[in-house]
Amino acid sequence: MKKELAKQYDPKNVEDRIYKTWLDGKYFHAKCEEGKPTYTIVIPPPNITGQLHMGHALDNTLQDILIRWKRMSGYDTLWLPGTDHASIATEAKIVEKMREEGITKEDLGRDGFLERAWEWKRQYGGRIVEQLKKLGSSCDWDRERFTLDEGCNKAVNTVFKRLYDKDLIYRGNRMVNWCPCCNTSISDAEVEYEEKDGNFWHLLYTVKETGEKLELATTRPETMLGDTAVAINAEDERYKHLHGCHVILPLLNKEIPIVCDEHADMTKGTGVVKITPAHDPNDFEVGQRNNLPIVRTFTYDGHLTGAEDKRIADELIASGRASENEPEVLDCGKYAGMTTMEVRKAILADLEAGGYIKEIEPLKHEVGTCYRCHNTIEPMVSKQWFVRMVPLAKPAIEAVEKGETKFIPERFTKNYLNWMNNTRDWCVSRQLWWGHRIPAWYCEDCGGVTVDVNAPEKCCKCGSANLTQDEDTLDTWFSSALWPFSTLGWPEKTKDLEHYYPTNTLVTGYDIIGFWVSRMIFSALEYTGQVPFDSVLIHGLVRDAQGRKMSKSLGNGIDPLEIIDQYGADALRFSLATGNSPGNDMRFLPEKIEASRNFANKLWNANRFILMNLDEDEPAPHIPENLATEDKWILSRFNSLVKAVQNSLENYELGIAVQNLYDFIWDVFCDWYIEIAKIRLNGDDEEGKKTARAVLVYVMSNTLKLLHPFMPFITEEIWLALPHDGESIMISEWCKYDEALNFPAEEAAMERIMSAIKAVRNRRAEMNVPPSKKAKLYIATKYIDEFTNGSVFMNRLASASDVEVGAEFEIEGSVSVITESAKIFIPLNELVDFEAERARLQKELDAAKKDLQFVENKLNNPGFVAKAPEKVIAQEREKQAKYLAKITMLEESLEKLK
RNA sequence: GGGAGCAUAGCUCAGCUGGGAGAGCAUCUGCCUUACAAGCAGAGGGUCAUAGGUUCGAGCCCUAUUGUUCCCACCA
Repeated sequence: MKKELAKQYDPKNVEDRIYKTWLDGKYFHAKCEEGKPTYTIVIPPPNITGQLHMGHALDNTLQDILIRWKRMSGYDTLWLPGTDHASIATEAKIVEKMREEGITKEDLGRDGFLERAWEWKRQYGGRIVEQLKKLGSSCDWDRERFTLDEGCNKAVNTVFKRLYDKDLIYRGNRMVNWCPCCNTSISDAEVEYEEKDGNFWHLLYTVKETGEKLELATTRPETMLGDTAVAINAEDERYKHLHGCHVILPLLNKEIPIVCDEHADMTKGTGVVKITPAHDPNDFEVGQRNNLPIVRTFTYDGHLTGAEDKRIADELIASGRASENEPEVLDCGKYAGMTTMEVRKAILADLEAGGYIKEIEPLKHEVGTCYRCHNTIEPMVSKQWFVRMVPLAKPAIEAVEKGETKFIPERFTKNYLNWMNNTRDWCVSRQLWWGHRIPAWYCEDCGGVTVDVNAPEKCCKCGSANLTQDEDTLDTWFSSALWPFSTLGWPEKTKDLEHYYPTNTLVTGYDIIGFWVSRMIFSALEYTGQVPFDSVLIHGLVRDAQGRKMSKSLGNGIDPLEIIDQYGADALRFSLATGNSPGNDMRFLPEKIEASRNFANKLWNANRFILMNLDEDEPAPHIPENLATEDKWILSRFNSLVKAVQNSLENYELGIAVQNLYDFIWDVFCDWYIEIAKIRLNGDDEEGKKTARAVLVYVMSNTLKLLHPFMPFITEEIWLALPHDGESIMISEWCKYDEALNFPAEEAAMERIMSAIKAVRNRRAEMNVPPSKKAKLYIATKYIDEFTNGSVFMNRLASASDVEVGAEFEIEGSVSVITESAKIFIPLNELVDFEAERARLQKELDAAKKDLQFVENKLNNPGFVAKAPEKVIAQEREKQAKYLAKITMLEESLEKLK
């Protein structure tokens, strides 16, 4: 079985080939097996517009680690993949492309546009899926879903109808965030506040009744044409005489009332605030309370309204079809058609000319912008569909408070509850075409609304067949909110739904707890009566080397695919998993990926070494008879590793698990066990060789299993190259802690010898003795058998030419090193500076005495002995004995040097 | 304005329920020792932000302070 393998691991020769064998073997496919515990993860569906970025890479690496671990642990696992239609993002992309061709949405019409959009999806929607495969993701691709597919659409319509029937969804004129650039409403959650420079314009309005000038301040003078009142606080002494009076709105010379409202804060500014119900969320509330007219002055694409806009609105109102709160529209005359920014300038100039501006005070303030295009959003009264949040949020809050769904780390629970407790009604309609069209139909005859899962034949009010479907689509998150159950077949009672729902772990970033996690939880509770998952593993953001967010505009993104191409998917995954703790951001550093690549290479070479030494007919991994001390030691260490990794994984401490693996493989197995095993492998004892080979294969093969979830490709490649049972490591059995592999005595014995070896190496290095210069070692110890037994290790690992072990030695003029269990003489007389040697020993003695002092301080402290746990006290006593032994030996050595 | 995180070696970060501080990279020294120079053997380097407190014992728990990052919030 001697194999010729390259000295360096090349992932390019391995990854794609291995991934194909997994697909061919159908190992990712969840089989709905009876009698097995299930473990389910639904993927956070990436946008079809997206390319794989580091955030995806991290998110999916974590999911794949969990899924692979559970799969090997005997669970019936399902990792359900899919993509999100991302309405605004996708539509914007397609419109952009059309603009290059000189086509508008209107040119194509709704159907034509959708045809294009689906074509685009067919062409590009699969890109990100292929990229996820590159990462090694073991998703059940047979179950891949899309948020806009037929099944999801059925779920969406069903939910919409149920909410409508329960009066949890309603349509009305409310204040929404309007993006004039994307030309659609967006939800509160989609508004991002950015600090911008602005001004406080202090304006003077004339009071009609008294002729006095009333001062008020505004940051948005361009909305003044829509003012329908100014508000003061009823308690405000300064203005009590103005109750019931009016002011003349400048420029329009229109009389508007002074109203008393709690919104006017006496402590702020002059205590007078202008009210624009159509274009400010607070003012809208004030308007509602005071029965003020709502006057819209902006068009939906961000221009000032004109005569035509007014005519259309007036007609609607005259027809009697207008619903509650239908805004009036103002013909803005000379300002009509200007953009909001243009009109600000024009109005300010006119106000200035009229002497209405008292003062301009610069200020920085938070301005709402669109999360997509970052243009300033305009608050606008508009007729939209809203989901009533309060009744839905309540059970979702309780479920999390009861611990039915746990956040990891726990602190994000607060983040979630904060969100849920403060949520306002959710605006779910979007003025877009790419998305789930709202399943509401309006009767042209009676104006009635019919909501149904499928297109109704007649109006539910008057029976007329003259129906038109709502033009709008639903917020993308409306369908994403159903993802954990819509993908399993809901509302049908499918086998998958019964078997895999509720799911177990959701893995996502803290940035979408409000957008997505909270909405899934309340949706799931409302429609399935169960929480959608029991745990939410929250991870942070992957930042660049300087700690900045990776973004397209900064151009500082690192492409995971390039990293995979250069270093391999395993190295990327390992880098992302290592040192990453739940909820915390991480930086992506080039050094780290190199370290990961080096680790893969280390593993490769360890395996290369083992393969070189194996027999043609080497048996499958097993624990042989006649174990040597070092075998028991490594098995015992491996056994502890199993326990540690298991424990870490169960607590979602993936970064700790992978660190444990790294340390064991590199520092324990490679640096010590392999080196020690070489002694028998190169020796003449056939039995010993066989045992060493078997232990090497056993430990390597099983360690690979533990590492497999983190580095799936290389572990598979190596595992298959070693003697093995079964067709793939990914469906092999996970390692279990085994009490029979616990060898504390052998571990202790090996630690004593290793510590002696380290001490000798250290001493030789200090004296600059090259490894080629061997020297005899005399070891004085009470562990004579152990050290006699281990003398071969000293030969090989401590450059010993010969080793003599005894209870006592008298070696004149030699270097000595002292550990807690042995005193070792190295007769390198010609190299020794005895003065320096004495100084060194003295220094060591001082250090040992200090150590002893520290321990004895504790042991002499009555409080410590009385209150500390026995285990801790025993540890301290053990240390005390060790230090005492070391001090005795050091003192003896010093004595002899004198 | 409310809430949360972070502050540990030169750099990037781990440190699980409190028991004498770790890794990778960087630096320095010596090694091509037949698995690996993407390697081996060693070394140096930390008042764990500051000040109090709880405890026999604090990087870890509590309080305050400073710096920093993020989330949420309608401040006209």
